[in-house]
Amino acid sequence: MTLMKIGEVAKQFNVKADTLRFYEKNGLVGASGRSQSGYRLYNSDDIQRLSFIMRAKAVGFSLADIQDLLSIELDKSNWACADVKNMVDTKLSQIEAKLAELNRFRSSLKSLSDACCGGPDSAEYCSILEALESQNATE
Amino acid sequence: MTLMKIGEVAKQFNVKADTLRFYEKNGLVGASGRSQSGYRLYNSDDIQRLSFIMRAKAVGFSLADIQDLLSIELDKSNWACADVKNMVDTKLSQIEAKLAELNRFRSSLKSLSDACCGGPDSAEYCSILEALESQNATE
DNA sequence: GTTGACCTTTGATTTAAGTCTAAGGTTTAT
DNA sequence: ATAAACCTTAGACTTAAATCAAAGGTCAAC
Repeated sequence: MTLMKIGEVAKQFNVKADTLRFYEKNGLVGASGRSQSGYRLYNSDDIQRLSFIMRAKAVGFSLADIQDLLSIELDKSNWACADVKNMVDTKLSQIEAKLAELNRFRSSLKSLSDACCGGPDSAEYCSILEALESQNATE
Repeated sequence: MTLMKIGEVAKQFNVKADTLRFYEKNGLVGASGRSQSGYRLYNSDDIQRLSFIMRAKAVGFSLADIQDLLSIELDKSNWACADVKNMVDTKLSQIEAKLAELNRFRSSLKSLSDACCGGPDSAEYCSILEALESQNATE
């Protein structure tokens, strides 16, 4: 089991050590151990948990949402399976909606990029709003 | 051309009138007209612009990002097509990344939901992190 | 054995994105 | 012609999510 100090973890996830302490204070993830001198020591479970948090955050969940999801883990015996399924399905449908919107947006930008010559001419014909307009028309 | 007052627009987009004034103050979108008594009047171009903003926001862009995108529109002639294409492609790749992450996340949650009985058993096997662990293994 | 890069805590500050309050003018319905 | 439901501005407040600052302890290197 490799133990990491806060600075190493911070570097690995590209965040500030402050942010990790903030997450700990807010019950998202902490170091499960300390050195004799009081330094936080993160083990691989902690890292996995943090990794989940970063992924969820990247996908647009708030820290509160993430806490909900993680509470399933911390609190297994207090959750009936049906509750878990329900909550996960709720988050899942949020994701599906987001996915759909993201795809729509992607194709808008894509058509804009395609319409855009990419040359040195002025961007007279590179209108974002026009690109969206044509998209709305086929909706 | 139908002109709308701020309250109608707010209702249509499910935001507060305050939010629209805030967007105006920050140069994202304003009403292009005013009534004699000084009420904001939004025309269909304004609405289209606002619609773009809401979609971009839903997809996770910050207001600053959105301003970048819209600045192309306001300032067309000062942009070279190549610049526009560059910036749009940058945003596009951000979206692609998000899309990929979202898909990964979706399938994690989906496998969790599927594994989850939905019955009265305790959530012993409904741990997000366990589900992700098994997913990571096959990654 | 001291310098510099770490780590600790507590508490204040920042930033983004709203949201609300106060003090008033306008429009609509009765 | 007046109450209710709008609208205006300027400016204060809130919330989430960090980020920073101060004052100090620890550790590796030279």
